[in-house]
Amino acid sequence: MAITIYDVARDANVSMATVSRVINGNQNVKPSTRRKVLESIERLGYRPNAVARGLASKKTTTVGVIVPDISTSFYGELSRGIADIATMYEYNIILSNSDERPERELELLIDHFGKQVDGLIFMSDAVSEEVREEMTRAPVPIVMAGTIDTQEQFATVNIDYEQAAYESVNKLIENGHTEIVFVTGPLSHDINRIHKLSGYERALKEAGIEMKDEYVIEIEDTYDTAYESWQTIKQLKVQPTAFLTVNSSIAVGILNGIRDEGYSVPDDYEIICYEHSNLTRIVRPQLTSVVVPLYDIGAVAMRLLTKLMNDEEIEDKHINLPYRFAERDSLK
Amino acid sequence: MAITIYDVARDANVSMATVSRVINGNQNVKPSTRRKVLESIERLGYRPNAVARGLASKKTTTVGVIVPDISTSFYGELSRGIADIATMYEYNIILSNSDERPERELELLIDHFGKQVDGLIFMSDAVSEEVREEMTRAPVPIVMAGTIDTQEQFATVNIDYEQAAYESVNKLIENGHTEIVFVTGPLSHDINRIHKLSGYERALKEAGIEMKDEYVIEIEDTYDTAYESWQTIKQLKVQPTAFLTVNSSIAVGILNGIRDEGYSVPDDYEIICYEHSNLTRIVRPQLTSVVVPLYDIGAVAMRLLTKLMNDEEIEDKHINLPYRFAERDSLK
DNA sequence: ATGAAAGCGCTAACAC
DNA sequence: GTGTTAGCGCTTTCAT
Repeated sequence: MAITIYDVARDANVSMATVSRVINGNQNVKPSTRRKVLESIERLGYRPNAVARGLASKKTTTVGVIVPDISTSFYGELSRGIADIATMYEYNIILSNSDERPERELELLIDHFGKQVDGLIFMSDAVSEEVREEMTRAPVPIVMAGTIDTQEQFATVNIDYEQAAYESVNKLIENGHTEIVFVTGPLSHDINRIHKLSGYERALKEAGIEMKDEYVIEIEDTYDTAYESWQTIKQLKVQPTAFLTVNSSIAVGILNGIRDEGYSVPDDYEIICYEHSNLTRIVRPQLTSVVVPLYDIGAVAMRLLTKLMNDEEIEDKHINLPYRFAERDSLK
Repeated sequence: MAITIYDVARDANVSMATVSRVINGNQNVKPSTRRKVLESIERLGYRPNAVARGLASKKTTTVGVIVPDISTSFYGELSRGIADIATMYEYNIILSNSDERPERELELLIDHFGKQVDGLIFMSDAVSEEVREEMTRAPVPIVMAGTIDTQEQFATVNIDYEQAAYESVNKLIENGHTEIVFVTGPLSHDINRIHKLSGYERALKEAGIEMKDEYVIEIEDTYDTAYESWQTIKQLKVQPTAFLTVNSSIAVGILNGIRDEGYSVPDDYEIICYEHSNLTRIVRPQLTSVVVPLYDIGAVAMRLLTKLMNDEEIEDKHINLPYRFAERDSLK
């Protein structure tokens, strides 16, 4: 059996309340007593039991993190930002992968609440009604990171994806393009449909360029699918001359498709994409992109959560972080 | 205040012991009683408090995971394997990043033990003495995943990195090379020094090729450092003709260095590397590599941990998984 | 098959 | 400044 606070109390000849005070840095302890207690703790090798503490205090200093897939660079980077700020505020993280499955997300929410997390960071490409409902009943604050809340009901941290798409397409238009393809992951993902696609459309409309349905290429969100999609794209009756893609993996898939058949980027085709990893700098030519500050989004989300957990005043629950363009070689 | 087991007991007109039995699937409950209890649980929306349960039962169904950096593809993939098996056995995961700093690792171990994890998966590139000591005193089982335990003291899951290096270099030798450079991350990392470097040396020795100190290039473990390192390498007095690198990021750094100056792979230089991500398939030419089954290493490590936590018999604490070569275009 | 009661190890009034 | 005591919400003997 492990050493308990009671053992320490007996050893130091004080009550467990005093030991508790020492452990928790309560100032109402005579220095000499404190020293005595600390000594006993040291000698006995006492380690507070966080579970007992959690039960008694109703705070676990643990936050839940629900993420589609931790092994992707997008969510890996986001999670690292979350974790670092969590550490800074002395929270532990319970991390679970949802694989973007609503039933699984629901299970996980319930599971995490059962574990008595003090707060939760939620990430998902599409928030289902059941999930939203469960989150509405949440006993603790929730922040969404890199995740769209169409109802603007929960606290969120993102960038203005719509504006970024708009500006990206404008760069293409300025370079003389009118045949611009938008290559996207599933349009069931709010971020793709509501934000990125909208920005693409707005730019075209404003420039008086006709929107072609066949220029919106919806594929699975992987490098390989993007690579294959080039085979479809090159058979379009009106050949495109430029691309906007929703992430770097897709961009590289298209890029490789183009280059493996002897065409050139940016001479034959220009490409711009959202950047979620250093892949954009690793390929040749390097890709011009919208740098999405994933780490920061995670960090700010976690910071926001700490405020919520402490009932601090929040200016705005919906935070949009700045983004920047990295001008590289896939645009002339 | 949330609904407790006591509220359910009262509502269903049974004792809390019976409710507890129902929750825990204990068979000693009359079906009609069970139904009654289940109904109350449903109606009241009761959710068991895992913290209270943990305190009473001394099991938290939570395992700790200490990882250098979750945002890398190496540890991201490993962690995903761990997480999936954890889910399968109904464990939650407390995930913490150590940044490979021994003091931080030590803190985290203590922290996780304080949270009463039922077991722990530890990942690190170099296990310090203090960390080893703390782990020796651990109150719960520990498994190391993708991590070298020089003392073979703890349970580990890996591949035979030494043999993989040996075979890789042999491929290079078979292709006629004698000037083979080994580009590695910090040699303070046991995996690099004790395993990969040794395999490299063994192959050269066996082939009667002289080992040159300047052919062991030790750099930081990043793409950018590798890219820069090419500038050093090309000034070697005896130019190498082939490379073995300890991971794909480094390989791609070298590859880009070579190609950006107009040389060709595999015509001028051949490259082989350990593969930790799909980067090897994304670059051109695609890289021949040793495919390290990261996901499986994580999964097997977690499975092993479940056995250890259940006091099941283990055949062998030190598991080496098979690996394979992906023959691609960076070798002739 | 069910209930009563004693903890699990700690925090947090409250009293002195 | 320190001690006493009553929980926190469960599990787990031990009775019945």
